[in-house]
Amino acid sequence: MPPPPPPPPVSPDLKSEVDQVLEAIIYLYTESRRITKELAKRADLTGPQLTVVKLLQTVGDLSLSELSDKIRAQNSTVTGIIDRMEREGLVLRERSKEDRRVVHIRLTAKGKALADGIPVEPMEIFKGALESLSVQEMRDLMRIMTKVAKRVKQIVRRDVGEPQTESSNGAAGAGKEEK
Amino acid sequence: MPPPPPPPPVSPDLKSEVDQVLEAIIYLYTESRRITKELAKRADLTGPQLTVVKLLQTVGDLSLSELSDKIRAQNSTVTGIIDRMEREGLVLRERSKEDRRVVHIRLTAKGKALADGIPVEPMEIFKGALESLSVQEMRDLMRIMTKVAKRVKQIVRRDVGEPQTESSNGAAGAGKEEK
DNA sequence: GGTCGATATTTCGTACGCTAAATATTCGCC
DNA sequence: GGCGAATATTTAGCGTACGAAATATCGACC
Repeated sequence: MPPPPPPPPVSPDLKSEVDQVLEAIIYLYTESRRITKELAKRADLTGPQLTVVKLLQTVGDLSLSELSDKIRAQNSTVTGIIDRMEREGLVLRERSKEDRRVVHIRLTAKGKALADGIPVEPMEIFKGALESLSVQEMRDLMRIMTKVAKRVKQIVRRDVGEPQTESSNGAAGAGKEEK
Repeated sequence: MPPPPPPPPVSPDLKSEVDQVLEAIIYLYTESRRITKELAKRADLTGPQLTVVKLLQTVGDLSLSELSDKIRAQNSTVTGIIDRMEREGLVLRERSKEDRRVVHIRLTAKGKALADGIPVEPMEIFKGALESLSVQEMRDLMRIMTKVAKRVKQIVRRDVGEPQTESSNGAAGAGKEEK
């Protein structure tokens, strides 16, 4: 993760339920990274590379932009990932015929073989875990998570807000945004 | 988050509840990064630097190892963060008198002033959101998250396991959670 | 009092991840 | 039929993030 904002430390016996929940969330997050890495390492890949390989295997060729949408990263980030994968002979770039701005990313035979050797997408582990919940629990979890997400949005709107680049407040920006 | 393992894409109308829950979790995660960054930018800091500044303000001086424990990062990562913060005059390193291997990290006056100018720790936003839940919801959430975490551990132990570099794990505990 | 294993920190090399700017191509529109 | 806005990708620069090796110090033990 990019700079993942770590939680503040709390001494074990003062931990409120809130902290315990946060801890569980953080555990799941760090564990997901660990698992992805572990699986990737066996194929001599990095986490993002494994994700790309499995993605291309599943849905076929993609343009670089489509790829970055899918894996929720910036184009410039994906450019680097594809650079390294191309260097390793796992994928190749192909300029689109219809639109010459577009580059299609395709798995090579080597990349395909490698993808076949990887049994699971790491995310599947979490899906599996979630699927072990009862219908009721799943419903509760969804409702609660939705509520939390909505509440976060509210707080953000109130306490953090947007950088206010628009001059919606009458006076011309008031020189808020520096830089 | 570091290479955060991105979720596989799912077409909107085929989304199962599992996917929706995953999506909510991912929303909260990415939002937390965005907020941290936004707050940090206003103080001309990066996310991790903001975390360090607020942490030192709250608990006082820390050794580098203590610091990396708290923010859940490797020592080598924190060394870099402190390097840059020291360069900016926000913190200073001080060799311990008792144990000359240890380095204490301390906020400078400039660092302190900066910390005072930052109203909230980003994590507080999430705590605030969680605190808006009812007692019953909080209890449900905790129970469910704990169950999910436990289930993940099970699946990992079964399907991923350790790299198995040792000859026979047999009774040797197989390296459970060292923590 | 010297050696050995453990601990604290740094260094090194690689890979993300982001923003901003550069480059190339397409498209709309007069 | 050419100009300018929009789109797709890359480049450049910086800041994490991690693992492994190097360095320095401590502690125990002979």
